[in-house]
Amino acid sequence: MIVGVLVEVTNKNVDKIFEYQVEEKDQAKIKIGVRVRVPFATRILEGFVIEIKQKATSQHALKKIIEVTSEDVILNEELLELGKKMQEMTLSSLIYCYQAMLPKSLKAGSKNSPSKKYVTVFHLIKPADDTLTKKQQEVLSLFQNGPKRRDALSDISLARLRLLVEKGYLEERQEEEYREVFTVGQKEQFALTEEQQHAVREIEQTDKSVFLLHGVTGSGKTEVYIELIDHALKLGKKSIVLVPEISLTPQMIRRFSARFGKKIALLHSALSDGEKYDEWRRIERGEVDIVIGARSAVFAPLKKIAYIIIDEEHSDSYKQENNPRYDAKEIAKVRALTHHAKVVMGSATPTLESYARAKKGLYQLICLPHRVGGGTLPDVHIVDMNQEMKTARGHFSKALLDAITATLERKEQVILLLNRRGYSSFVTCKNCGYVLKCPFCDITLTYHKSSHMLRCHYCGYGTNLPQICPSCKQKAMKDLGVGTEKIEEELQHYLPNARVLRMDFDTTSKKGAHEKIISLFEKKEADILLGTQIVAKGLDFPDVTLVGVLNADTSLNIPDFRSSETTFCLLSQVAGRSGRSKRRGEVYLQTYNPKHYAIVDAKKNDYLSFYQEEMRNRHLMKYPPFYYLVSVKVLSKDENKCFQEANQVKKVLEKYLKDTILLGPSADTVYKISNIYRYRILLKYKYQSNLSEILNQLICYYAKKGNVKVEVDFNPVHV
DNA sequence: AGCACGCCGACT
DNA sequence: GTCGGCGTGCTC
Repeated sequence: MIVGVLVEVTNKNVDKIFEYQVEEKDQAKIKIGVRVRVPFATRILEGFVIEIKQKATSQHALKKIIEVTSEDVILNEELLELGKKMQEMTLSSLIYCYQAMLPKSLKAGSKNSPSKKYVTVFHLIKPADDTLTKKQQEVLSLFQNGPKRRDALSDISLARLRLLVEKGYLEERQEEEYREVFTVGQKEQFALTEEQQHAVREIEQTDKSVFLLHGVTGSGKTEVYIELIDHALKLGKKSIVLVPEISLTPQMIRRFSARFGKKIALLHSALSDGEKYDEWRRIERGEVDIVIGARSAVFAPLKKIAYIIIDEEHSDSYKQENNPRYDAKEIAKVRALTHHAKVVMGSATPTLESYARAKKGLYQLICLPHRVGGGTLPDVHIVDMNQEMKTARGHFSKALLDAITATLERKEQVILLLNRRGYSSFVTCKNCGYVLKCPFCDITLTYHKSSHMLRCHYCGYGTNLPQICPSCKQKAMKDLGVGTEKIEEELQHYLPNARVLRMDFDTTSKKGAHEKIISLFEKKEADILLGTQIVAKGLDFPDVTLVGVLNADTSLNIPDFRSSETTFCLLSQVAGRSGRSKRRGEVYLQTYNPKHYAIVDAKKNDYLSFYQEEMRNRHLMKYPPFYYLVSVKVLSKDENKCFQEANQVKKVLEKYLKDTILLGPSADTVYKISNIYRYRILLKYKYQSNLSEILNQLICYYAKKGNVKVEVDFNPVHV
């Protein structure tokens, strides 16, 4: 017997199948997907068996595998096949792709794969009847809701249970014990609205593979997901629900578990390695109907999938930012195809890419335009900070401060958002808010402290920091930097009686801290929740009637072509936090750009208007969804070499890619990371048949050399 | 990725 | 004369 093995060495030049002989004693254990230990050159390594055959294809003298390390099949055939597709999609090494699919403790290298614990469980296999005693019937009635563990039946003697086993009513089994990762929520009754029912029917009856569910905040997308999943379950089919890491909140888990009970597996970063392993095993053994998790849950080893739900599809968390740089949405589509499943992407503010595809008919567009329970959308006020300069107190306009005071007097709650994205790397005029942009790229210039230069990191254009603002001619150019601490101080000063909770990276980095802050606010032990992006996501507080955004436009200045989209999304989302119950909500957006379409359209809650305006810009500047992007990075410890090779790479690309626009090489956003210099070349194309092949060759070429590395990212989320 | 092999400068 | 620098090439 010969096996094809993929060894766990993550270099492009070893990223192929090596053949080994299997001795008689090991042959019974060999299955596709098992892990083996093999001699490799002068070393001993672990690897996956991905082929079994009788004849070797290689001319080499074959070595023998040393042993089978785990007899459990780790990756099934579907996932092995998916890994190959993923390799083509990302140009990463196959072994990285497979590793990305597995929980950490199943990857090679982590030798201490978690020990399995076994527990005694009794199953009902024949219903009680009158031949039994009262007591025996009573015991069997305990099994109405499914099997029971021995330790949950401690007041019944083992002898009594064993007797029922002997009589054929119960079965005693030893089962793997899993760690408990959540508790089941209270059953809640809900009836779908006409609109939701219609959405469910359309998804079920339309013969398309991808659906875009465009629903305003509070329109009840989750109920639609739950209904779809429930219907599929009745036909014996399972589902995956992907959510951004940040919205895997106890609130949302409660809703799913209330409907589906224990047949749910959860995969998220707060679980320990052991817990992740347990969840993965439960899924793999078919003990789970629904998997809820962040990005990597898209690989959950379920069989017979009906739906892959991607909630908040606009979230950038679905794209992995390190090797393998896969996009969970694309992986979902591939899996959906093999399972004849449907992908349902939901968002109040879909990505332009998805919405454009829906308009083209590639995806089926489904709309939920109304809030459930007739909840009205909040009144949104734009506060022009240019006008407010004189009367503002610290970072608060008079209008916002007054609104906060009034809300607190009514004993209602306030959420304040400090939009920190892209902070202090850009320069703005303190007088008029003017921001310097690249004349060639329509991208905010990035300020480099060390050289006092402003640079475009798309094309490399550079200019000195002007002393005088080109717009208002005042000497007020300044780089910005404000933290939540500062805002908290100001609040204490202007509203000394307000109880403020601060939620940002500092206060939530400890495990459970995030939940603690939320529950304090939920219990109304604070009046104001102040935080960064994190306060905008999916939280539902009925007593919040005022949301204030202190600086709505800072995210407009991120040097990224998606900055308007990011801003629109963020503002739409925070606005949706206000007035979730009967009381009408209010939103204040403080900005220096009161006329910007991302802000105006967020105020009007007008996605379509934003979409059209932004599509015009994307078209003009040749960005997605009109062009595809690829970022090619060249990394080296040697600054000169890095620059030279980056130019060399560009020459090669220019030579072989005829219909592709090449920008750069320019210094990467972060020019040096741990002493490794980075240049980037950006590719824009509509169609390029030989692109993957050329890029793959470049990666392989540099992988051999060692001192220079090339990294490729298809459809990067942050440019 | 590792690890060996191989061909040139300053040391007991 | 040798010890060791890291460029190049290979791993079934």
